[in-house]
Amino acid sequence: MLEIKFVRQNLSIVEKSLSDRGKSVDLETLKACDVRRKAVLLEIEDLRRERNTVSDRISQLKKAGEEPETLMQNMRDVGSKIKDLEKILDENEQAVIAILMEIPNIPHASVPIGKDSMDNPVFKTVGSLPEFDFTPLPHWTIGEHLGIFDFERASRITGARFPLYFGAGARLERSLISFMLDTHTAGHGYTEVLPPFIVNRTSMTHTGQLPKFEEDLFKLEGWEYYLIPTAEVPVTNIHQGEVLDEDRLPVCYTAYTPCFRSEAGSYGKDTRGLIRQHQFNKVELVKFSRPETSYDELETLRENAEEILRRLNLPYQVVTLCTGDMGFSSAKTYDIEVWMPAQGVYREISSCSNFEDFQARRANIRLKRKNKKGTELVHTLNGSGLAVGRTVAAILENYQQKDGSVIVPEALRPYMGGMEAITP
RNA sequence: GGAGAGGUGGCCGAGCGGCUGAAGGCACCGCUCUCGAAAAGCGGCAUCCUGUCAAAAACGGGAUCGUGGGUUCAAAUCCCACCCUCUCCGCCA
Repeated sequence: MLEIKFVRQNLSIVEKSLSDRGKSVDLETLKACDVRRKAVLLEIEDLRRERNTVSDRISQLKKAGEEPETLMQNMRDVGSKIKDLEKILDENEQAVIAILMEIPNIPHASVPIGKDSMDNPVFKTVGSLPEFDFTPLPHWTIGEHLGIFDFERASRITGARFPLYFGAGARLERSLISFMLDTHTAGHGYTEVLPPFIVNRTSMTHTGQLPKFEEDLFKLEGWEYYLIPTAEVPVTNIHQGEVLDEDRLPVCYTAYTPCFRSEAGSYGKDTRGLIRQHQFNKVELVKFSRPETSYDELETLRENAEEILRRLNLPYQVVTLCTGDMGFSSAKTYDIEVWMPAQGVYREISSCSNFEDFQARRANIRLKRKNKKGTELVHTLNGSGLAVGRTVAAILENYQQKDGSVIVPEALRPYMGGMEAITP
């Protein structure tokens, strides 16, 4: 959420941000309600001041043994007037907040302006593409040949877009989770956390999934609880309402969680394979940073995520999301895209964002400077490190052999009990 | 599910209708003392909104003691509902 003061004073910046993102919000209503709110507030404060001073006088008179009935009657009237005005104030305030909640974050100056993913510039390309002397198969075909996953049975258990792994496939998924967590904890200094997979409405609002994107979430019937679409939600909310010491920052967490997404509006997209599932595993990186270093932290966070692909020897590219393609809460986002030989495209496997103080304002996460009065909002960042199902897909496709087997990347072999290849 | 206790500033903790935006302590900042540091002494130290103002400072006003309602001229303090934490009992992986 942006600060109302900022919006008021920088309306043109907000308007530009919205148009760069290709979004629109009713700023006229926002302005009108804000002005009305202010006017009513002044009126209320006047009345409250009167009540406070007169109440003091009543108290003194009573001590002197008097019963100031007229004054008390007057204050009764003032009280009910205040109550009426407070109702109007509240209505306008709610309207302001509701619209404010719909305004996405302001993109950082370095974010390219563009309409959609076609306009995302490539930031870097890493690794060389594998060459095959046969036509590389898509990962779902490879996986079915190997007998390591079974989408048909999964759909009978639940429905479309759910994973079911067997044997070396299940092991591969689990190995990747451990490998990623170990790399980020031992290698990159993150603290491992295992958070709840179900969160309340407040937490979802803090990180920006709500109120705008309710239809993307799975909600528990009869509860104001939601299945998490990413570990970002529970992990960022670890410190909601807290004041962090300056020298504790940056606080860096990594968490494995399953993620649940309704994928509303993506019917017909990626219908086969592991790319788009209602449930998938992900290892997430989350940082709480000082404002002045958050963009450096974004670069290292992105490097930390890339490191997984480098150690697995998977070719990838990094793109900078343009204004039109960026998420609601983000000020700047890099997508890391892994090479998928069968489709001949790079597919998103990680998204690394700096939210600046957008989430911190909603979640009220602050920092206290050593020699300074008061507190200020921290910056929050996160990125996948990485999406596990998509990593499995990438390994299957990039490491596939002519005979249908798949080589296990060397970095993973210790986690796979020394297994060098997955064979049918 | 049943029975209790509790949620107060960066932290601990007192207060339980008006003199309390909140005692005391810790932490933090400034000064004194010291060659310096420690200790000690003195002083300062919540947040947000808002008015005068070009702005800052300063000063004035308002709000905030888990959240939301209510009682009252007046609520951290009384009443109701909800949320959360803790203890005990029951049930259970």
